[in-house]
Amino acid sequence: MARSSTTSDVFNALGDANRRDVLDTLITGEKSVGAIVQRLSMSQPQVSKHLRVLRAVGLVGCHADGRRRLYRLESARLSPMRDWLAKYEQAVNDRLDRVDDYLKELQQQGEGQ
Amino acid sequence: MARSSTTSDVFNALGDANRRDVLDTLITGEKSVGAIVQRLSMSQPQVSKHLRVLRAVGLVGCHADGRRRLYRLESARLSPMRDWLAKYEQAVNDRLDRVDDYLKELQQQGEGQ
DNA sequence: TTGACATATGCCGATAACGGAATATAGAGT
DNA sequence: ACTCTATATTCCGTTATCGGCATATGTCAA
Repeated sequence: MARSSTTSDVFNALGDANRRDVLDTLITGEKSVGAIVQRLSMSQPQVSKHLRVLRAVGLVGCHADGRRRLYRLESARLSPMRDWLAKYEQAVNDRLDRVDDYLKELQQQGEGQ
Repeated sequence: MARSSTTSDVFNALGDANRRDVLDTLITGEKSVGAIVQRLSMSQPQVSKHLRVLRAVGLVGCHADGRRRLYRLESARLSPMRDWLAKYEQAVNDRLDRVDDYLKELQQQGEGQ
């Protein structure tokens, strides 16, 4: 078994820096393919392909506007990453709490003497 | 130019689900390679290779303990992902704020009449 | 030193992914 | 119908990555 495909795993889809750049472009609002091509200096097919992958994992949506297509960010789909990160925050906090408890215990023992 | 290597880009390193699983294993504290192999059902070389990648990007550290090697999580190295995500939270909030301002403006105009 | 255990590394074949170039599709205007 | 323009898709060559297997390295214990 290899890596799950970039079209099915949000993490893998975001493993490519160019794709992150494309997504960053959409932070300020929806944009046409041409607008993205111009901002980043990437070829048009390249941008279209990255958008296709991003759409496959649901990170962007699009709708037609005349002969253009406007892509918009679907920030809700970032939750897998948010949740995954949250596990780590939680874990680190728990471990700090345990250290804290230990220190308090030491302190109480000191007071008892 | 292709993707930046999995040994130099945290995002790409975490694009592999097995590697995320290995990292998850370390949340509760440092562990030997053997312990990880046993928890997940992966081959030993496979785990060692994934740990090598994780070490290359700084997500884990290790120190020798007899004939074993104990790996520990370096959660600080997750900040690239945290920062990147934060941009999106911020952006979404800003856009909501703007909508909010717009609604208030409409409301004031209504009151003026 | 020899042997058992723990981990790392090297080699291999298969597959996925990227970018470039050319081409196809589709809408708008004449 | 023809022609721009905007975007998507296909084909292709190159490279990265993954897992398996075998093997090397290193460490303890007798």
